Amino acid sequence: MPEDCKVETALEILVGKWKPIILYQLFSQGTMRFSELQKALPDITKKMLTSQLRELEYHDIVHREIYLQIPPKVEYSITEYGMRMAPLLQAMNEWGMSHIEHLNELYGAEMQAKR
Amino acid sequence: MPEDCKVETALEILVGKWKPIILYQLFSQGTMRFSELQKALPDITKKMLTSQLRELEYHDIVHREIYLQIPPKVEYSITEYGMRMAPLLQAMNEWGMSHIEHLNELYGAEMQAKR
DNA sequence: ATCTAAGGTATCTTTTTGTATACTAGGTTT
DNA sequence: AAACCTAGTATACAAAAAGATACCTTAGAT
Repeated sequence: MPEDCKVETALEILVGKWKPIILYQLFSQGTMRFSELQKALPDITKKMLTSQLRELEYHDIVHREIYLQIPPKVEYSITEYGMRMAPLLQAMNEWGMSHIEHLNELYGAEMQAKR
Repeated sequence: MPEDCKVETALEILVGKWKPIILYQLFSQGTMRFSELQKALPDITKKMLTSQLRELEYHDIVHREIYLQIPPKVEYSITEYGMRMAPLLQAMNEWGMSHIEHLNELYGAEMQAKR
């Protein structure tokens, strides 16, 4: 029965134009400040960065640590629970890489993946 | 390096409001006609069903078989290549189910997953 | 007095997604 | 002759997501 299909739940937390790269950064760098994330993702606006981080925080994937200082300091990191997502992300990453190859075989190497 | 992160490629083919359920149907039912898919997904419009199927077809996940009859008959099925996605979909499904549980523990069982 | 730093909000506009409704084709049924 | 069937397409519209830009806070340095 379709109600048992929870693929969408996984998608829900991953979808959003920037979430995968944000997670990639946090997984590989460990703890990062807001401004460090901004530097790593030059094209993201503060608004987007904030909203994506808040969604990830809601889902207990990302932890937000606020230091009461001036100027402000806020650090983001993957939660312990979030770490459990690593194998899934890796599986998706691997599938993604092989799919790009597959598309190249089908349509030629000059083409980019598109929908 | 972020360019090596291909999670988004996997997302690309799964994103679209109806793709996961369409795939679920085709994986579990095998071959289905356009109208059967419509019956299984009562709230989808023809336009959406068509566009989602075409995207999946482009990615070589779904095969479209046209019978030159009147009234028309078109059958959809998962390609052999598409079958290779099954483990990933299952992994996502399982993660999704456990994540719903986790959210329930955090926020209480009455709440739905949200972003 | 003014400027800077850091981590945001508030507003507004644009782009992307999704929905609603009507229409098509040619043969079959009423 | 009119209506129905299937698998769509065309057009118009609404809603959601993303982007651009301006503004806020507060302590210390200039």
